[in-house]
Amino acid sequence: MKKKKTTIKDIANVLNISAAAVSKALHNDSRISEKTKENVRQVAKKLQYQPNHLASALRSGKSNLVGVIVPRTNSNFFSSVIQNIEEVLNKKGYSIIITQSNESYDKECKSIDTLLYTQVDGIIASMANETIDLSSYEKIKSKGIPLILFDRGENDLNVDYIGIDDYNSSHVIVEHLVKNGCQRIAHIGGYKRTRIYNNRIRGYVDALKKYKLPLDAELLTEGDLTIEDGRIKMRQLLSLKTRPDAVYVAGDYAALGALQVLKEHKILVPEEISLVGFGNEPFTDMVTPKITSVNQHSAEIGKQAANTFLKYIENDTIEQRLNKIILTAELIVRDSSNKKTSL
Amino acid sequence: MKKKKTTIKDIANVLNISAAAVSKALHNDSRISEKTKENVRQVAKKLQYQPNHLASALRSGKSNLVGVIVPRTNSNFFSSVIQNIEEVLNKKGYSIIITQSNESYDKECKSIDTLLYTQVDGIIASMANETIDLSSYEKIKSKGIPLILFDRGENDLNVDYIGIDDYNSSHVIVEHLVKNGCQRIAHIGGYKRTRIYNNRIRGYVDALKKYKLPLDAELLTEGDLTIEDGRIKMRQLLSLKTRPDAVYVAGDYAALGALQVLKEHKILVPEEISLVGFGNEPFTDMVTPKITSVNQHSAEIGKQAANTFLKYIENDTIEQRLNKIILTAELIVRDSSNKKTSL
DNA sequence: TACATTTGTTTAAACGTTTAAGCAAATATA
DNA sequence: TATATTTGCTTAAACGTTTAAACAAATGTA
Repeated sequence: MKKKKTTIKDIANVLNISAAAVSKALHNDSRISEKTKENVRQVAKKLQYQPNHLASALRSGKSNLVGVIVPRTNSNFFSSVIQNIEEVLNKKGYSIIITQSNESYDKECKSIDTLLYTQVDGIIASMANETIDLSSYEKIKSKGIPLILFDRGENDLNVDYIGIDDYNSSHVIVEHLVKNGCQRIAHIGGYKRTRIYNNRIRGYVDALKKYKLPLDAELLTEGDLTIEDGRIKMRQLLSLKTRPDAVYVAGDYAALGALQVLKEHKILVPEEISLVGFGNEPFTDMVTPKITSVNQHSAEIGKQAANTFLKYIENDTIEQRLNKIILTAELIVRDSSNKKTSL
Repeated sequence: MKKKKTTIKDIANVLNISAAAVSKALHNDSRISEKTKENVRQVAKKLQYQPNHLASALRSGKSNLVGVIVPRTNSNFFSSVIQNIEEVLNKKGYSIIITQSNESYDKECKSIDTLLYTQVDGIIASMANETIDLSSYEKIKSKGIPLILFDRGENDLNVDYIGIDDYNSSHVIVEHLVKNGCQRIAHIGGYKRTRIYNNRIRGYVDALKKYKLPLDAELLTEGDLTIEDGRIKMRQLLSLKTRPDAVYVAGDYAALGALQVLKEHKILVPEEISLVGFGNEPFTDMVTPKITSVNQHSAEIGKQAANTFLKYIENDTIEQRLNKIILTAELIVRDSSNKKTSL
């Protein structure tokens, strides 16, 4: 037995006024008398009236919903970004719909379809690792709703992007390792096709050149940066005839896997091999030794992304162009790379 | 310049048929000829037609959207539950909307309002720590849409619940500690007002009685189980005149905080003090020593929650009653409590 | 007093679908 | 051949809002 939901008409009937008057009263229209407004509010409360979003969004062409697409939510980075997006948007009357791509291109396409289908007013997204074909994202643009990318972006889409300076971060990391006496620095990288990982790789390569360090092909790997990937790549590095004395891993999870392998092999970190991760996930501060990592300013990224969306809504502009907001990342030096203070 | 979105009418105009025919063709109605269907599909693709969810949901009274409310997404437990809910529901044509309460009662109420406003077909939720007043949840019930609770539930709502046997889990933990020779077992618990934490506390107390162990008020504490809470409570325990020889923490994050303090005090784990957490968060397996914990079967909980929702939809039943699915939790013994194999 | 403006409301159309009911043409059944 | 059934579509109403337009009554202005 379905319970009947209260509509604007029910309120109108009780008060013997038109549905339009009720609608206006609820929206505090200046042409409705204070008395009627008060009556409407009272009856609405008594009947437990809940506006029907479907109807109002359909009529007004605005859903007040913003879609957020992330590769996954169970990383501190993404969940912090989401939390900040939500905080900013809620204040302006928007709610967010979170979807996870699970790093899968197919799932991402489905998420986009679901969001468009739900008639969101905008989409804020970080792309899946797998994603190369951008047609799905082009579809968003072709619908004329604002698209804002963060962290994992793509220049070719010509939309707003908020992220950190990956290229430069690699420089900072390499510089830090060099200052700590490292000479043979390996890089466990992400897939080059993902822009941010490509930038970290380029930064690594160029920084090595700058410090006149050996650029050895066997010291540079690509992968999906899961814990398991980190373990595999670390084992590979350990099996080299000349081992590296430092490993810069492009993601914290993989860095953790690498650390596990190092510990299993009873290799002292940082004395024998220094380790640096990326992302500043909370666990980098929990393990022994604590892992040096890069703070990606998740909160700031979330806020900027939300504000960028709002900018489009407020200005009613729809023309989007490549517009990058690049934040400087911050190296958090911890035990795993700090030879002076460790032990 | 807003781009015009393609509607069913645009397709109808191109083919010189009625909008109704197009709608039926798209739904593969048996009364529409194969030829027309094919035409419709082609034109739809050419015009990049995307159905308008608002309109169809409004008309049909079904949004095919399910709301999921969790305290936070950045824990492995919740994100795994979500992932499994999504997997099951997607197959049946439902999408999910994830909202976080951030453990705040206010935020939870707002989330519920947003979801009801969005006209979701059902809500799957785990309650915030703060939540005592259930009126917000009663509102969901009063709208006649299925409500399914998991992990953090509440009997008084008389709805379906999926969770683990917290009371019994405490027994299993205490038993394990006793077998490892512990005599003075402390419990860093969650707030008693939250049912699951209350059950863990009751289980702890009853298990102590069963094994004729001292039930000392100073060994039992309540808190929000954050890392910081774990640190504070552990320091308190260490300052007692007779320290415990084992600490059972009702959450992994607090267990981690406790471990940090133990290490800072150079106390050997498990030799001097054994430690057990709850939740089997991935980091329990990453830190040194690895923390013994309880696997909460997140995947199974997610699947069961989704299937419970589907049951209501398929049977078109709306009458809900208290119906608990209780899974047996699994103790994962690791170094932090295993005196025999550690070192 | 006559006209203009403001106030408070109603009417009706619209948003993009779905769907019950209707109907003509084609096909089957007797 | 007459009637029943099936096929393939159309018409029109409905879902719950919002909003432009209209309008009567009240108030202001000359």
